[in-house]
Amino acid sequence: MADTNPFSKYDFYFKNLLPGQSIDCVIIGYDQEELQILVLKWKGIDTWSLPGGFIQLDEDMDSAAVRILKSRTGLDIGFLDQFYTFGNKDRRSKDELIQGLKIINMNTSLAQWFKQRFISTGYLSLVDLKKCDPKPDILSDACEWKSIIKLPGLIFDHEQIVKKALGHIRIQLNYLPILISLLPDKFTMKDLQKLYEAILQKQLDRGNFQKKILKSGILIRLEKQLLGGAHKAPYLYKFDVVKYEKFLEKGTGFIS
Amino acid sequence: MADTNPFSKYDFYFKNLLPGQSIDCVIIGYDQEELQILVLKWKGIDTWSLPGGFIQLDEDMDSAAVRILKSRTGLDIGFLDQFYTFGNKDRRSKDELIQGLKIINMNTSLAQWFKQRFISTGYLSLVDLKKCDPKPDILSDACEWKSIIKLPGLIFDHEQIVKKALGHIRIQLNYLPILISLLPDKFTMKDLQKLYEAILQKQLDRGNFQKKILKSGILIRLEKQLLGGAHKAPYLYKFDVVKYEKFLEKGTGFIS
DNA sequence: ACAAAAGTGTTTATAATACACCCATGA
DNA sequence: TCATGGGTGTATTATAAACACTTTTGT
Repeated sequence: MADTNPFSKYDFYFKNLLPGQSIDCVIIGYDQEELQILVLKWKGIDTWSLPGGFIQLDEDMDSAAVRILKSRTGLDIGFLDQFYTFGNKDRRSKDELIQGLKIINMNTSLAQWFKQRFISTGYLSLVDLKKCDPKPDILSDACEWKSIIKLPGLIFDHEQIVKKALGHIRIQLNYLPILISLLPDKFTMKDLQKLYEAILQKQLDRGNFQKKILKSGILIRLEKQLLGGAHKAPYLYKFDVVKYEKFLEKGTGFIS
Repeated sequence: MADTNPFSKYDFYFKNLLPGQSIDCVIIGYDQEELQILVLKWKGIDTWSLPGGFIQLDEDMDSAAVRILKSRTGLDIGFLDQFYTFGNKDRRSKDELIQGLKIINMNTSLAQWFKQRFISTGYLSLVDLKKCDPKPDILSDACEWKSIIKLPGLIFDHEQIVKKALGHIRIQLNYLPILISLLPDKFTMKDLQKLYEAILQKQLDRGNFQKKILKSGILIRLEKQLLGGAHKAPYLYKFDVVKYEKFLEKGTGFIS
């Protein structure tokens, strides 16, 4: 008799995973002057979640996060940082879980897998979304960027995970210019400022911002941008990796 | 036939735990002008480890951390904060594990339990060590405070966990005066300054420190200390909880 | 010529730093 | 009365904030 369950081919894969432990990734990009988050739509229903995955029996947790990031975005690595572990016993609502799993034949061992209690570790990734090629996973039929200011409702505690990730960015921001990884290789000062404003949710003074960034020495000024509007052409900048390393050693603050 | 294994009475208890997931606590106190860490000595051998434990099937991870803290120190709660999750596959060295477990009859299910791969979440706790009553757990025969500057070698990746915890304190320190939880209810300004210096590993200017702390308004000045040396008696201070709450809302920095 | 955006400069306010001064106390 | 540690004050420097001035460019 033919196996009609589309998931049973994954059974072997799931036997090779650490039970009870998952990873959720908050993958953040920047477009249209707003932060964008990569989210998945579950198959068949209007339920959205963060990209996630599990840890193989012989795999470091960090390696699993890198693998999951790559499988959703195609990216080898950008900024990836563990920020918190979520361990409430009821964090995965039973009702939402059953609704989400109705697409799956409930008799499979796969459904049993998903009905476990999971403790989930959150990883924050900042990426240049133009370099990403979003791909859904086996439970989802869409993988899309959504603006952080009009994010759809997320399953389980995933909204809380996003909130914690955003708090983590803001703290890190005072120490590291991590936002560079959200921008393309060349960018204008205005691009960088708008990005900081999107993160900090407040306006920054243009002149002071420019001076502070330039004084830090982490940017290299390039040629002026050719295409332009009816105004003075802005310089393009790129990131000075060597200066940045030195900057880190000092451990001083940055923009607040 | 009598059961001669002293651990078999715990078998039921271990069946009630989430597999693969552990908690390690970095419990920090302050004495002799140095930070002190609570560590356990394994039964029968000269191996030291952080206090740790596991999560019950129906228990939130944070609750488990509170329970573990209480069972080692007797304290209901002070400052307790999750700081990182350690998930390397080889984080618990096989050799060290076997040596540590030789006290246990290897045929017991308990030994099997400990031989799993564990992902461990670290919790940082800051306590007034004079209020603690350290108690060993079932695997250890001593539970002691050790100065951070002459800590014994620790098992597994526990030294790395301590290092990460100390980094976490230093970052938090810029935002919150969390160190108050390390001191007794009443303390002098010098006590507080010495504590900050122990954490930050650098000297602070006495006058400026005093002004900065007083300006923040989180301390209430009490009567002068009676017992003293051949000099002006210092004021005692206590923590102003109400002002502290307001201080938190502003989210501004503190001492650096 | 003008509006718009970019780059730079100036002024003011605030905070950090270094250190000086005086006070209280017990030997 | 003198050494010691405690509390406060002051001058200096560094940083942040507000905003003004000038330049470039397409229309």
